[in-house]
Amino acid sequence: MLTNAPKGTKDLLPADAYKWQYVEKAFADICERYGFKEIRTPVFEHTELFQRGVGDTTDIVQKEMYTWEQAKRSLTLRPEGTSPVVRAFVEHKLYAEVQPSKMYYNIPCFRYEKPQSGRLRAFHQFGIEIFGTDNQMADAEVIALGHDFIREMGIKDVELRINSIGCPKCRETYREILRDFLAPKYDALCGTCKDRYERNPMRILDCKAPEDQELVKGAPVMLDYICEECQVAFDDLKENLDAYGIEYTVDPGIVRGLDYYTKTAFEFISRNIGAQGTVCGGGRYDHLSEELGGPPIPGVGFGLGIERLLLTMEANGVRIPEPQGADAFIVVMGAEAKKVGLRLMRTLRQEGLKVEMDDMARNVKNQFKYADRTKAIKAIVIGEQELENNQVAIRDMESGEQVLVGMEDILSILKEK
RNA sequence: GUGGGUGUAGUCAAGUGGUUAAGACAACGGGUUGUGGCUCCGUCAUUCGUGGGUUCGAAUCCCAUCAUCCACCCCA
Repeated sequence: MLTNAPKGTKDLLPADAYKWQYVEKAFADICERYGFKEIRTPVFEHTELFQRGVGDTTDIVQKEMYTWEQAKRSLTLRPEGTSPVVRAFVEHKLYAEVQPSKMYYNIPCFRYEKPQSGRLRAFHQFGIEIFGTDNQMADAEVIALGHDFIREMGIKDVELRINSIGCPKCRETYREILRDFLAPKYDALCGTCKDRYERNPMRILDCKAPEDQELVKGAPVMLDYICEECQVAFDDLKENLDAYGIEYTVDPGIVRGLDYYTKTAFEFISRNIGAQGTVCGGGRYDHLSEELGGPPIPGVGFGLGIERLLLTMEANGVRIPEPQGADAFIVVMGAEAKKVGLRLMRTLRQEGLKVEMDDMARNVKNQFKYADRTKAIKAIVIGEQELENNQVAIRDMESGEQVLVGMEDILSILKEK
């Protein structure tokens, strides 16, 4: 028990950390190129933020939050990234600055779910948000950034699906139309879909049970019932994506599970990482700020699962460059050589080189063995003979060539390559 | 919350009731304290996730429990 991480959590071990560093750097990089700036918010928030923001009826709020009481306040580990960013935006009145605001983040999130492939209780997301404009330029830019990032990570099998889930007005109208259509078939629906009928009938369209897929044929489609304004916006979005040259398919089955979404909804889906194939998902949320008691601030953004991203990269055979070994490994023989070695190592490290020495008092053979296993590029050998002449031997670990050089020339030789 | 699979060393594993639990890789040490990658030798599970039961005898059969993986639901 003591030596077991809690269910649904994963340690990132030294052998894999470079992969995360790689995608984290690449993500920060592309965000900066697209004009986004980083924002960091706390890991926990007032529980009410998510109840209001994500929505009281959602699965996330009803059964998946890590919530506790402290000093008479109810606090919750963030289950998603958008509401906290909106909260910070309103709290610090960032709407008073130049608009739009374009922000990105790299955060851990927490949901109490049953773990499976691509789903953890403590997981990590990249996210971006654009606040302050309801123009579909913003939606297209968000999608373009997600698309280009996924491509830059070497992923080829991910497909973009877009949809419009309308605004609160047209969505309610549509739900009624859909319920009317399904009412006569209600008894034949599967158990989960009977629940969905009241709570979120749009999900029934996406049910995997073959009987239900049959029942749902010919059902009215949301897209046919969105209002004029939403239709214009959706056409606008498609036009912008076409202009970017980004391919997509319109999928009326894309239904986001958080209440705050309006109009644009999209997902980037992989078929090769198991059932949880959504690598990146997002959309527009024009009423979230107001819902939280702030001024009306339109917004659009996405969340991108880092664990799922890495799974997809692996499935695509992407090779992330492995970190190199030390520029130089200092092999020492004898007490005096050790002292000289330590001093040399410190100097070289201060010069910005990656230098290591044996910490286990190994013999020469095993020092070399260690240098070899850790992929050191050069070995610097210091023994009695070298010390007498104020020299060291520098050995190229790949070719095995070894040359004697004076102490004062070490730095320039190492920096040559 | 529901359903299914799996648990033998750091990793991959053989072993399906009979006394000392194969093997490979890794790790560590050594082959006369001055040289790695190859090679040779050595070390590395009183114990088979844990607890109970059946039996003369259990890693092997039964029960429980825990962990893990996968799927549903839902989402990143």
